[in-house]
Amino acid sequence: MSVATIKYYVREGLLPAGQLTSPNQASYDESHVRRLRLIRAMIDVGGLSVAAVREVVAAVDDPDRPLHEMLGAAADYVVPRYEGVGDEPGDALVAARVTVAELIDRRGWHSHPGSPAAEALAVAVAALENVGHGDFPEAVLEAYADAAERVARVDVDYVAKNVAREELVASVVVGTVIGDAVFAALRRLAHIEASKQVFGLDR
Amino acid sequence: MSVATIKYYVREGLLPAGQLTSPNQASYDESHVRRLRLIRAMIDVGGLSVAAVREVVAAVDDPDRPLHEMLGAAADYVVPRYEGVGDEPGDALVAARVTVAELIDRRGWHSHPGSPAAEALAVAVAALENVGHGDFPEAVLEAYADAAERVARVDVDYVAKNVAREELVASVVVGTVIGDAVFAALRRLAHIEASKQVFGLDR
DNA sequence: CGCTATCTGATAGTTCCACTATCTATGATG
DNA sequence: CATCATAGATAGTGGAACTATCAGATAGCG
Repeated sequence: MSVATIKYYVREGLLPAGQLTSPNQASYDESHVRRLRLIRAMIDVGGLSVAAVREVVAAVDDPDRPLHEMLGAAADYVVPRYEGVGDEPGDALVAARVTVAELIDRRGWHSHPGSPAAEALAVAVAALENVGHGDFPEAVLEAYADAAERVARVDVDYVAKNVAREELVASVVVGTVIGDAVFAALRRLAHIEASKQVFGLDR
Repeated sequence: MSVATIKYYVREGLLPAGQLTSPNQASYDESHVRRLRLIRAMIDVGGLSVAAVREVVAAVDDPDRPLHEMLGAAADYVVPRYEGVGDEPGDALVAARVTVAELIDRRGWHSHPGSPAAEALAVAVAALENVGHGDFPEAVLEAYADAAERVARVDVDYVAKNVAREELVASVVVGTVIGDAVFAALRRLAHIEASKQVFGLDR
């Protein structure tokens, strides 16, 4: 990383400035390096924008944020918008919201629909519908939810091992953002395997 | 979507041009609208770049691509690069590749390490290591892999229902790209639930 | 038939983002 | 003490994804 880039991150509020020891000399310590690694992981692996990382580190640095907000902070900024194509102004999205609300209810989850995560799910489901896969939810959503619950449980257990709050918060962020990347890659590997079993070698 | 944007997609090779009926008139049919929905879903929900979408539709349109390459095409272009921070030129990455190779071996998966998916996983694991979560793999990787296998199985079963090759290929792409978004959102919802159970309401 | 609104294809511009380069003042270092 | 490096500030660069403008042509209306 170039010095110029680091200064850019300082300007953007991702990284605290070094301790000034003289007008042209500042000292940086291990915490700066750690933060820098976190930033790079978020940007490179998690695919977050600089603006998103700023929100996340603001949450990490604020000792008053409740944990559930932390859990949100990382993920809420990866989520994109989706508009649909053509004249259906959002019929699919409206329907998808209902599907999601039903799922949340059926699972006994306590997040109220309308939360960023629920909305993100609705957006993705609506996109599937618009693309001709309206049967996706009934076909696989439950299995997905099962797997997600499983993954979430080990995530939270893993995270809970870090007692110090600062550690906890950082691992939550890392787990949320990079965990997505880990799972996506694993899913790909498993796809290859499963398709080999179902379809054989060719086709 | 503006006309200008659609023309831009045509220029970029994401969308076939309309059938020219006169020098200043072209006709577009349902297939163009379908393709357009697919493009928007990839870009907005899947987070793919225009260049990545071009690769994907090239694969979709080529009847000679084997299915396993299709499975790759969509996912391989979502994957980012990761360099690490500072002087460790890639120790973590080297170690992560070994971890991943062992996992693949242990699972009896047939994808050779070095495949894009395996490399993506290694990159993500290396990022975790660099950020101070080197214990993540042993703590949760197996559970992740279990969940990924489960998800992949229902994915492939779902996809296999589409007999026509064109349909099959499109659903593979959709399932890969948008499925990631669906699962990520579900994981977030499940996180909220699990953390409520483990940590209680506050902290 | 004439006129104007609309469409096509081509080209050039715009906006945003993530950096990167340059500049000045100042202090570190051999 | 001469040179080199660094802080901070500001301006510039390059790429990505559009977006606006223009010329040529014609569809459709009166």
